[in-house]
Amino acid sequence: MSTTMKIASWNVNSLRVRLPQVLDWLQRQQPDILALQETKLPDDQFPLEPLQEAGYTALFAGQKSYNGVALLSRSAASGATITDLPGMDDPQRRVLGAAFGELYVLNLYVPNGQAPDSDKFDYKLAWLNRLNSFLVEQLQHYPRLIVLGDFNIAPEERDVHDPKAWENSVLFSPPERAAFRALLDLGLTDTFRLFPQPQASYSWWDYRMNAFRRNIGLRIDHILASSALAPLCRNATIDKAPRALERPSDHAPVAAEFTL
DNA sequence: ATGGCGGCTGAGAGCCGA
Repeated sequence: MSTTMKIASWNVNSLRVRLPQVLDWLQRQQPDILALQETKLPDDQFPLEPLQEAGYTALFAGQKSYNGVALLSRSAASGATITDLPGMDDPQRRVLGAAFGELYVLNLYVPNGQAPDSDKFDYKLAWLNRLNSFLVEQLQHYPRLIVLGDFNIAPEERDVHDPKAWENSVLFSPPERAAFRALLDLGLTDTFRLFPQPQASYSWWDYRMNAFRRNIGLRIDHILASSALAPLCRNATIDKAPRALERPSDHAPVAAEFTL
C-alpha cells in the first residue's frame, strides 16, 4: 500500500507578518510537511497554537530578528532532530532536521553571502562545505533523504532572468554554483528539473522595481531528493500565487509530491 | 534593475536580505 507525501518549502520573511498567509496556504495546499525559513522569531514567540488549530504540529529553531527555521507537519516527527550542522558552533538558526518514519527531512536556510568579496561570502562557502560533509554521513543513515529550503543559489542559467548580468554576482557566482553541484554529486536530485516546467520559472523576486510583475527573478529555493526518493517523486512545482498577495514574502512556496 | 522594498530594532535611521 502506497501513500503520497507532499513536501513544501517557503521562505516567509517573518512568520509574524506572514502567519495569515501561511495558514491560508496550508488549508489550500494541504502539505504533509512545510519547511519554513526566515521565521525571524525567538522560540518563545512561535505561533504554535494557530498552527495546531490548522492541523499541524511544529518543530522550530528560531532567534530574534534574523534567520529562524521551522518544520510544520501533519504527523509529529519520529526523532533524530538536529538544529546545527555537526561541528559548527553557530548562533545563527539555519538548520532543522528531523526523521518522519523512514524519511529524513533537512530544512536549510543557506547564508546569503552578500557579495563575492565579503566575509559573509566566505562564511557561505564554508557553510556549504560543512553541509556537504554532513550529507555524506546522513545519506548513509537515511537513504530516503530530502534536503530542502532557501539555498540562496540559482544553479543554472535557466534559473536566472538575466544570467549575463548575474554571472559573477552573489547567488549565481561560479563558486556557489560549484558548491551546489557538489551537493547533487552526492546523489541528490533537484526535483523541480525532473519534470517539464514553464520557461522562466523562479522562486524569488526582489521587492523593488516591480520585479514580480516583470518576472525578474531567480530560482533559489529547492527540494533535493536522494537517489532512493527521486524515482518516487510525482511532481514538483512553484506556487507563484502568494507572491501576488498584499504584503507578500519575496519568495514563493515550492513543493514536491512523493509516492512512498 | 541594485537608491528605488520591506523586514527587523527601538523609537532614529540603519542594518540586512537576495
